[in-house]
Amino acid sequence: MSTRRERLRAATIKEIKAAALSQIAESGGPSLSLRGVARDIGMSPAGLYRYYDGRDALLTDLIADAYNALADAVEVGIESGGGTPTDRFVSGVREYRAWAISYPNRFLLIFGTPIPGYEAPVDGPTVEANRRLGEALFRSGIDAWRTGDMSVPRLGREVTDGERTLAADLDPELPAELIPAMLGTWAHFHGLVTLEVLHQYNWMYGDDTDVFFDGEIARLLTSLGAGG
Amino acid sequence: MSTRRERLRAATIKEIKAAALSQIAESGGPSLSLRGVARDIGMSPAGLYRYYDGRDALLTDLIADAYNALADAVEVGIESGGGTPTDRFVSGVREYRAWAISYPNRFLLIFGTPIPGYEAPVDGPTVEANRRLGEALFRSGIDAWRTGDMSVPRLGREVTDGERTLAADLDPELPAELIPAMLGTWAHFHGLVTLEVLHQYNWMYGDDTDVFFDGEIARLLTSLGAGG
DNA sequence: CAGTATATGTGAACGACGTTCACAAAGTCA
DNA sequence: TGACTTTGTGAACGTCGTTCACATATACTG
Repeated sequence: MSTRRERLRAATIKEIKAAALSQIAESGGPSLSLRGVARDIGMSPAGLYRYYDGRDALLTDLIADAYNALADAVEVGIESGGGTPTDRFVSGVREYRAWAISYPNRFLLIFGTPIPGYEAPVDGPTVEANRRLGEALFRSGIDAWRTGDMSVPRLGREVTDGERTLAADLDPELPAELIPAMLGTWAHFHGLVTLEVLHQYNWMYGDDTDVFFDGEIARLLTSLGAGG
Repeated sequence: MSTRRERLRAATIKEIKAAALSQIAESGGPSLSLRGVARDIGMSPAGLYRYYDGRDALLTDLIADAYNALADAVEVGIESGGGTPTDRFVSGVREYRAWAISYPNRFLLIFGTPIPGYEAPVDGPTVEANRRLGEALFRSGIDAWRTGDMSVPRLGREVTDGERTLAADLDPELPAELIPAMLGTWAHFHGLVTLEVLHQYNWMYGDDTDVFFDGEIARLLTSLGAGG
């Protein structure tokens, strides 16, 4: 049950976030201005400090939101990906990209230049959302391995202790070599998405980057040993 | 030949850049302050406007410098990579990573969140440096293909016009499928480097990310059809 | 109900920032 | 020497994040 004040407070926070989000969508995270959102919602700048400790606190909250939104999108993509585990994995990756392109400035909030002086608190909401995202991708990867759609890579080195314990923690039968393979796969499509968000392919593909991305997904799958 | 004034001017610009660079190395690009560099070099803030049109102009210059420094590092890495073309390519990639880790804030200047409101001018110094970087990597990739160390990937789609013309432009015999493969390879190790710079592997590898990166390079090579 | 604590909002102020402008000093060249 | 250009200054403007004393609205307690 919620008192009147609590409802008002929640509504105000929602309003603040909405104003901040529209500012960010418009001109990027770095130019988010507290006085600007105060103006937008018709409040004095000082009043915002009853809701957030300052600009950085507001940004931190928005970063956590963005992280969660991305994780949500990927989870939905995986769940609704139909067919084989590999299909679901690919669907998750596609949602990763789609979300990043839909909200480039929020994506850069997460994976762009960190805000100066900020260190994500351990057990804070951002690392929790990060964990969610990783877990979703790892789960679908493990499923793909279970069906034999993902082959165990030759590492050319020893498996580290951390890799071994994480693998054992995720699934007792999981070969530890799949841990770096999945991390590297994330890095692969993350790189594709990042460079696309930063318009680094425009000189080659203009605004038609879909073809390129689809082809790269196919290449990525074959490199994982998947039939595609 | 250079007059006295020109030498002084060049020295001042150098001093400004050095102060700005040390500020950026310390606390990142976003917190670069014109008044700060003015203080550092013992000049009034307004005086800086005789050398740069403003903060954005200074940043733009530093971005171009960073781009060129990265391209230099990669070129040197490729040239001194010894042995086979694949070895040279790998050496270039390693320099890419080494530079990014040595100068994380400058790396983020290039590939992090763009500064608000800034659009890189066509035929400006940044796109020129970008071209240099791409050319160096493409050249080594082409060499690797020439020796048969890089196999032509199955794309699963038609080659685009842009890919075909660029391939023909680079080398008349070059299969156009290698264009997206090389772009995607760049994205792959760029993703690895980006996530490392953003400390996204620390939870798994702590400060010992070398093992992971080396293994990923091996995986990347096998996926390109290289013997390693 | 009255009265007290708590939550919410305000306006003024501070210091830092980027930027502009009128003006002074120094260098260059006839 | 004198005209002209380059370099540098100090003061000012508007914006920003943030703090603080203060006022008002809401909630809780006897």
